[in-house]
Amino acid sequence: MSTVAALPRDEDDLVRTLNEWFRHAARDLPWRRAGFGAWGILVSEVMLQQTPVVRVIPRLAEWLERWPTPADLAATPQSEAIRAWAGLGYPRRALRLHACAVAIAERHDGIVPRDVDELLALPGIGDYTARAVAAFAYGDRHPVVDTNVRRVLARCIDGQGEPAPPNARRDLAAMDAVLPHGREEARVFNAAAMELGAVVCTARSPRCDVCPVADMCAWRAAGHPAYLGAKRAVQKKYEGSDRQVRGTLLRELGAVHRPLSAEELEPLWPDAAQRDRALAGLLADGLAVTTDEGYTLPQ
DNA sequence: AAGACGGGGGT
DNA sequence: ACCCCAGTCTT
Repeated sequence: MSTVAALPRDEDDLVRTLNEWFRHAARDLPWRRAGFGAWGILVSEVMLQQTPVVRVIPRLAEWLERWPTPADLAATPQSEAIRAWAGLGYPRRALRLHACAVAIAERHDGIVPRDVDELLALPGIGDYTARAVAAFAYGDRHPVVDTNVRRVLARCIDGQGEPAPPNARRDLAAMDAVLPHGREEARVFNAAAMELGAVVCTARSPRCDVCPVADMCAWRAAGHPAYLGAKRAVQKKYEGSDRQVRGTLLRELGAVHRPLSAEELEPLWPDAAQRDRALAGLLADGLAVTTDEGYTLPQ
């Protein structure tokens, strides 16, 4: 025996510590409960695309009670999915989730696919969601990288206060490099890294005082240096934006349960040019359709 | 690579 | 006011 026993690598230490922390500190979220089901996981992940956890929880329960399987949603008019999405934001997701249900019902015998490439081929399922479903619903080992994970890796591993702009190939490789090889450990670590970013290693004011991996954090070790990279573009104001107009029109189209004429749309937004632009956008997205009676939600 | 796409809550 | 949120798709 010529070699000394290898000391635990930093990654192993990180995994062990974070997973142990997760096992007792994790929030009790619905989609983490045993037997939640792949369809429920998929719906939750789509809802969680840019909508905060606390707002998703009650709406997810409504959806799954109403549409317990992909076939149930697939058999429903698109208009009902759009109405049931109200308030969650980015309503195109409702349309894509409906299309996703149709695709699963027709092409996958009503079973949520397990293969990442098959998941990626579904409407509204991108790099994050495909791997989240494969990892959390089926327990397979895939790097799951969301905004929380990117921030945790940037700080803990790279010593940067903020992640670089998203790059799927690079981000997935970075997570894969620290992901343990065992399926169960990998599944837990994906969730644990996300959880750390969501409740401890937060974007605005990280709670390093309660962080379980503070003593192995490269950013902390470096003295919390300020982020030197390019700032993210400031997002446009929502008040008065085209987005607000779209939301206003769509909400009304869903509320009245009948087609609305162009004249009936006028009082909803005084600026005609902006109103027309928003309406055209809704039509282009398939969130609204034109009939002989006027504008309405798609069937 | 950059921009569009909701809407609410925290700071 | 500004930032952020378990992103995806299009150009």
